Amino acid sequence: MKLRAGGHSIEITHADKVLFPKGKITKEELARYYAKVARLMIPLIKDRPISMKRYPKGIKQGGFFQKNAPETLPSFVKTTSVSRKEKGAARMILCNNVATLIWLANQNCIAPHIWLSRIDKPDIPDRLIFDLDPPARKGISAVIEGALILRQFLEKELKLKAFVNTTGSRGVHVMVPIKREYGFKEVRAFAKAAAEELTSRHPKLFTHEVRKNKRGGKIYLDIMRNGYGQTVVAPFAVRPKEGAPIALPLSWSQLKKLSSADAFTLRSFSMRTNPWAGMNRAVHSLKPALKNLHKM
DNA sequence: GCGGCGA
DNA sequence: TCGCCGCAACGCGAC
DNA sequence: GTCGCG
Ligand SMILES: [Mn+2]
Ligand SMILES: [Mn+2]
Repeated sequence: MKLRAGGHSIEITHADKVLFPKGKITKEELARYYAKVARLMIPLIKDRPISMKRYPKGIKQGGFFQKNAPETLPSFVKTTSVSRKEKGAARMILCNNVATLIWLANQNCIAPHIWLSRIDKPDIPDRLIFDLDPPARKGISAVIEGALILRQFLEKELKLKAFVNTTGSRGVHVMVPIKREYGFKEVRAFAKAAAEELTSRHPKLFTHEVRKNKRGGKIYLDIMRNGYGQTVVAPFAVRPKEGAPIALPLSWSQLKKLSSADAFTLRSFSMRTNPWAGMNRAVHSLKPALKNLHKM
């Protein structure tokens, strides 16, 4: 079958192939979901290199990350050349239009992952992420509490603006749009200092220990995604888990009412206003934040 | 999903 | 002509 | 240098 979108017709092969056994969610349903969310999703992922997390045989069989763009692509799929530093260059896909998003679904790309920088300044991130990873047996309420504390800290004390999304797994992501004036190393150092300050204030809630067996049942404040060439799951992406949970942007008041981190799915999603719509205009400089953080 | 490669 | 295979990579800190 | 981590 074919899907028509953005002035293109995209072939969906094996449309009835079941990618998510529970609930028999097919490739066609995945493609239609992405067609539906494209208007909200594209502005948030435009001009960022993507890695594809693909599952040609469904989520029960393993999947793989694909970073390099295939040699031959439809003309509507845009690509960019990125430096791999010492190891030359690589061509990567940009998901800049709805047709590309649907084409990715046909490639069995369940979850696009994006860079935290844009192609015109790949070394300079315009987003900073805090990844809140709770231990296996910790309720959602602690994660919500942690995210709200982090938000309060970022916005009230560091004068930044914070956005939150579910991950479709157990934790949440807190995303901070930043002015493009520092490289990844400096931004990560800032994130680390912030994570350490929060851990010292709330030692029973947070940890920044990389080692799992040293986390003591606390929420891991993971800042290591803030690096060159690192990726994070795209907002609105579907996760390769039974039920097809999605990484859904929420308002802070929606977060307070969240019942579980995988509460929203490809099927339960309904069109609404985008809580992240203002992200691209909510950019703040890290400069005053750095100054304030240093005084603590 | 698809190209490459060894049989 | 087939079946099989690969399809990312980075940085930090602990050892 | 290698391993755990995501
Ligand atoms: Mn996480
Ligand atoms: Mn993490």
